[in-house]
Amino acid sequence: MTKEKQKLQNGTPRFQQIIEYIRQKIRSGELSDHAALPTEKAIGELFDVSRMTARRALMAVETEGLAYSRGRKGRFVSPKRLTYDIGSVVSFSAAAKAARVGLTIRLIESGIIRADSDLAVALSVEEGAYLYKFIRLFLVDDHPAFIEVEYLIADLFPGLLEHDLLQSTVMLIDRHYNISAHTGEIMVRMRSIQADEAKLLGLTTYQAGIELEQITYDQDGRPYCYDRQIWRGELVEFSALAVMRDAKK
Amino acid sequence: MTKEKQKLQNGTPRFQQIIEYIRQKIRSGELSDHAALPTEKAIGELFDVSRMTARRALMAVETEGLAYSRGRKGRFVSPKRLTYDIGSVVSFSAAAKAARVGLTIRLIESGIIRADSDLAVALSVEEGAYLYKFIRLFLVDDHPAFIEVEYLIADLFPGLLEHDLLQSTVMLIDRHYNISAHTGEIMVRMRSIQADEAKLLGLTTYQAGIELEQITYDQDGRPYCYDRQIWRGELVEFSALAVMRDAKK
DNA sequence: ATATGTCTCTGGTATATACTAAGATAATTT
DNA sequence: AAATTATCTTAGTATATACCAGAGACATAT
Repeated sequence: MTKEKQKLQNGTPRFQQIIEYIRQKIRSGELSDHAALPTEKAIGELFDVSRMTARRALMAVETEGLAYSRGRKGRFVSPKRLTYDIGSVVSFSAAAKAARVGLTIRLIESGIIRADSDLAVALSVEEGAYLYKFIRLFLVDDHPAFIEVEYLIADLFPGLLEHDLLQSTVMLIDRHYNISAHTGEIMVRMRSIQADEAKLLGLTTYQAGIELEQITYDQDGRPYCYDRQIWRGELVEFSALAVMRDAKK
Repeated sequence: MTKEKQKLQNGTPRFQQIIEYIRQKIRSGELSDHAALPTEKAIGELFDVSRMTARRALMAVETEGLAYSRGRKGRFVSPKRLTYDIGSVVSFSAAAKAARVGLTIRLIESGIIRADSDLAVALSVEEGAYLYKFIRLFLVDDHPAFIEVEYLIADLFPGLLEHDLLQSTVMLIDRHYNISAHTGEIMVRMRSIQADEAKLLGLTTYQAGIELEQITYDQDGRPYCYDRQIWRGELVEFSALAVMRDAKK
């Protein structure tokens, strides 16, 4: 029994047509979140193309963020996007809790380091000043979403490492040190995900992601926290509110 | 005369090592903005790998945004990033002018359409209301940066199409219709670039880019402009200011 | 001087093949 | 029944090959 082969119009490259076929399956909802995509072999047979061509199409869909690979287990449909309001300094953990999203935090690394020149400038401390450094992995519904590297001025938060670090740092500090986030300077950019990051995020290929860089200031306008997040780009969108700043001439 | 072959440590895949080699050349500045990368053939010979493997490495660097392809002319180093302040409604055109960046605007399409349900909601008009629609391509130093699709409520701006559309719309409207941008709702996300967009942006491959969606409101809080930009992700970063919004419990 | 054609270089598409290593599963042994 | 082993499937890596089409250089014919 032979399967119904997919017809191919000529003109557009085959792998493009296959990409569109897969996209369609995902967009239409025929394949729902975390459902398995057809394998390279299956696509090859379905469209009567070589495995390399099938692979190419699947990789493209992966790079787009529509699907993700789990090593040799196969490829799966990426879950829906979260919206992250970068216009308010309420932490993502807090926002996630409010939105009833299943958030898991995994501590990758924690310790004390000394500020290099960049960090010193960002946090308005002297070069060599002591800083807490945390690296944490955030999972949404057990699916890796982003890695956060956070630096806090050590002097301000004695004994910080004794607390439970698997929660919102902003809230932790608010509760135990009476310093609350007042404003934040944020930078958002797309960049390639490095090998070590890809591993933590469960990515097998090296694709682009979204980096979010933030400096948090307290009530008195003093910076106390610098953090950098690298997101799987397909999982998030950022909302903000712009206001008229420059006066009319 | 044979060229000095690049040594390859084993363990890490060859194409990864080649990617790192190319990255290094770009990061170090040995290859400056818009300089030509080694060709597929050259990489193949240099590392003694097949053209397909060389290609793979070059494609990866392209997907990362470090380089871009100009069809069969070769691959070139991507220029440096611009910073776009999304926290203020000053238009990109205006900001670019201030930053002395060589900005070129190309009008792709202009006309009047009727609002579909999404646009009607976004602009608080009735479905079927008349809207101006512009599609424009923005180039920075003659290098394609983003495509903008803009919708404006036709009633508010009679004769808009008669004006020069190769300038900032926000400023044009401010000057001729006495409506000025007061606030804006912005959404930033990473998404894949479609085939038609890729063509305009001079991209031969289908990679991810950054979409910026914005609704602009006037002095009285009424929306008058909806626009959507799709950026080459490697060319831009977005800055914003977050403020404390939620009251402490 | 201006076309015209050719030749080469380039990336773009596509195939066939081969081997590796990690999961999943079925078959076998204990 | 439990543990082990072998087999199958899967993606990951890598090569060699082929043809296509656009762009540029260059020589030739008008």
